[in-house]
Amino acid sequence: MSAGAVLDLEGLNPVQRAAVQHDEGPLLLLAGAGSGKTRVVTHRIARLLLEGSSPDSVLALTFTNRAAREMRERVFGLLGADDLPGLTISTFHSLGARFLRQHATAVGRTRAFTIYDDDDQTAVLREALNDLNAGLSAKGVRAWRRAIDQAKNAGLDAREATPPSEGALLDPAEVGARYELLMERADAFDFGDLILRPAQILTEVPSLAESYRRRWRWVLVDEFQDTNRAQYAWLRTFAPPASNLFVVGDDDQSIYGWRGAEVENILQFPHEYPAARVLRLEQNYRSDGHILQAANGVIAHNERRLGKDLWTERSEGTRIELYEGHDARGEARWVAERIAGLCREEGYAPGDVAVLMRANHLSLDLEETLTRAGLRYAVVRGRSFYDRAEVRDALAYVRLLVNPNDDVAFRRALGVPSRGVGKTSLARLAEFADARGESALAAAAAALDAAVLRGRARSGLADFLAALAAARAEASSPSAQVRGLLERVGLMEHLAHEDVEREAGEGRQANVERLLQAIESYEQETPDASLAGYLEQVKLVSEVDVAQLSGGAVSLMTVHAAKGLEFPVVFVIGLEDGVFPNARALDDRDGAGEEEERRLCYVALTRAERRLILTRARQRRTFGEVRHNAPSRFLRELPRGAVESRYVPEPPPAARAWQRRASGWPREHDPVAVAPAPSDDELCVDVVYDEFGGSDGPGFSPGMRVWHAQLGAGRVRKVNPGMRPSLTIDFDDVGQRKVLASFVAPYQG
DNA sequence: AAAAACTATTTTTTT
DNA sequence: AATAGTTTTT
Repeated sequence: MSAGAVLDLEGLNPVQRAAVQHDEGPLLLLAGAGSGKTRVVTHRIARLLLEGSSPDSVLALTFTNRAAREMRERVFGLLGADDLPGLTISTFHSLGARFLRQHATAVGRTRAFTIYDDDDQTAVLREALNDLNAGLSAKGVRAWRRAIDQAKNAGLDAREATPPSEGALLDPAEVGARYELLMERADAFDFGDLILRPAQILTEVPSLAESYRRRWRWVLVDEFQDTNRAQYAWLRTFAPPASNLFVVGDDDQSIYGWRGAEVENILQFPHEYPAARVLRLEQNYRSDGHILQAANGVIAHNERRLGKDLWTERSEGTRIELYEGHDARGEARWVAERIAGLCREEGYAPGDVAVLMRANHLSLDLEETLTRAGLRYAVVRGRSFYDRAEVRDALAYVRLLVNPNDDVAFRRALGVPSRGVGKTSLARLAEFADARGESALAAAAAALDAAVLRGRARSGLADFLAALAAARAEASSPSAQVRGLLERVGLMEHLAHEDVEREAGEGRQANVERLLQAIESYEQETPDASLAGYLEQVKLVSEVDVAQLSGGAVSLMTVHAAKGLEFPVVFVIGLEDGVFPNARALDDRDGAGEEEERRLCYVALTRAERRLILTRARQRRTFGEVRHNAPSRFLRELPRGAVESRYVPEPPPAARAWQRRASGWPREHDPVAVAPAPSDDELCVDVVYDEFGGSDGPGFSPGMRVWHAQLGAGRVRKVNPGMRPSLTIDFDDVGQRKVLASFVAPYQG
């Protein structure tokens, strides 16, 4: 290491410094949000290297590629280095993929194996289930996919999966075996394999584990609360209790339980690693006082936690703002205006602002209003681009170039553009290939000889094979090879044709062109560029990882995607029961669901530095149906002192009804009378609490007998709370109707 | 076998 | 509301 660099530890607090300077033996660092844990990890790595440890001996594992990249850059910055060959800072999955490329043959794969994502996995499983004569509904197949995924996350084999209720009659051993056979034939690994297989290999070959153990003298794991059992098992093979394992985490920020993350890993760490030293970072350097109070207040409602309270030396700052829109559009309109106002009047820039939400689709209305308001925004979505049908089609061709046994890609590519090879021909081909124990493409030439197919199907397949062979023979750069193949098979032409037909299309051809350009720029940026390398990047690196945040645009993203980030101004939208907390998550895992949703809310709130603004809509369209959601229960948990004492809810859209009438629209649903907007005086903090922290309706509950003056007697099916609560009632005479609760009275008899 | 018509399902979060 | 998947028609 360059002897010149000196690490400055003066800027660190005593606990941070202790963690950086911790010597040998395991250490658990419980680091609250904004407590400077990345600083600690990067300083520690820098310190180790400065004191003479070889970069080879350091392994840092993160959860996302974004975190890995940030960590790497900060270490380089501290050391004034451009590169540190041998230093491994990587995600679990990237490391797993790298490991498996080296040991592929031990598990029946080649070095060129393909990584299958959820959709690919589902396609394989559909095949597997069909082969077992157990054709299931799409839902059933997906349920099995989840079951296998969960098994692998828990460190089990696919054969040990717990059958989902949709396909409970099937034997998991059979399903799992068939699935794994097809995966092996396709030379593919799923995401779970990237963790599970390395763990299995290292467990079976202790000498190999030993060599890694010797190499990685210093192992650091970030976001330890999000590791699953398989990751933990893998970790233990090369970082056993006696090693220098340094884990950092926060049980309050565990938000991946649905993916198999085990908070237990962090809770049990002191027992599993008895020699472990435990340090806590509780001083927050990110958020103003009110924001921190709000976050602490909400998370305090969780019972299963180690318990910690963040504190700050910062001033209390501005109180948290609340807004209630009439519907999602009203909410969006206000948010856009508020962002514009903060930029105009308080010196914030759009790039300082993030809008966080529970689910991706909640951004739709906002995107529209932001555009209209002339505010630049960037939606940080998981992997939207690569999920487009046409991009996946094009990628299928790329995949076949890299791995000819990739059966999922084969089926996909063969079908687009259509070549006269339909369902029946495909089934025949699959049967033929299966009998030979080969992948479809490997058996295709023989199938042509054996005249398995006739007529158009036969010539279509022959053309397809010829195009692939020609592309392979082409000795050009990877991107040129792909371009050539796509031209040869007429995909571009096909898409151009489709674009014309669809008129209002978003340019499918243009999207594939973008893909080709992405491959080209990958080629230019990467030293040993290969299509295989590109594909791995596509699978493992999401848009979230590469998003240029604060590039001057408002960031729109899910709370999950926002983890680890911070912004001067944070909006959290859609704070309604059923949305955030998400209804499905709530009945998950007996009660654990609500606590995880609350942790998610905690993560959202703690992203904010200076301003925190929470919004909800009284009604929202979901699945094409208007729903009146109660305010999020988390709003009720905000400490009053931290919340702005006044808020002005959006008045009901009386104006719109009037306009409709004026323009001659039918007036069937015009409200007869509309409540006036409440005056400011009515909106002191107590009202905020009643309205926001919402009543659950005026004493009605499902099952209750009620009376309506016009419609007669009935039974309450559903209570729809809100500003003007309504009830869905099964009337004895007229069937199900939705009526305002104020017109209904409880009724005996 | 392909296109058109119909239907069921979705929006929970992601490596 | 939009779409992916399924069935029917050509």
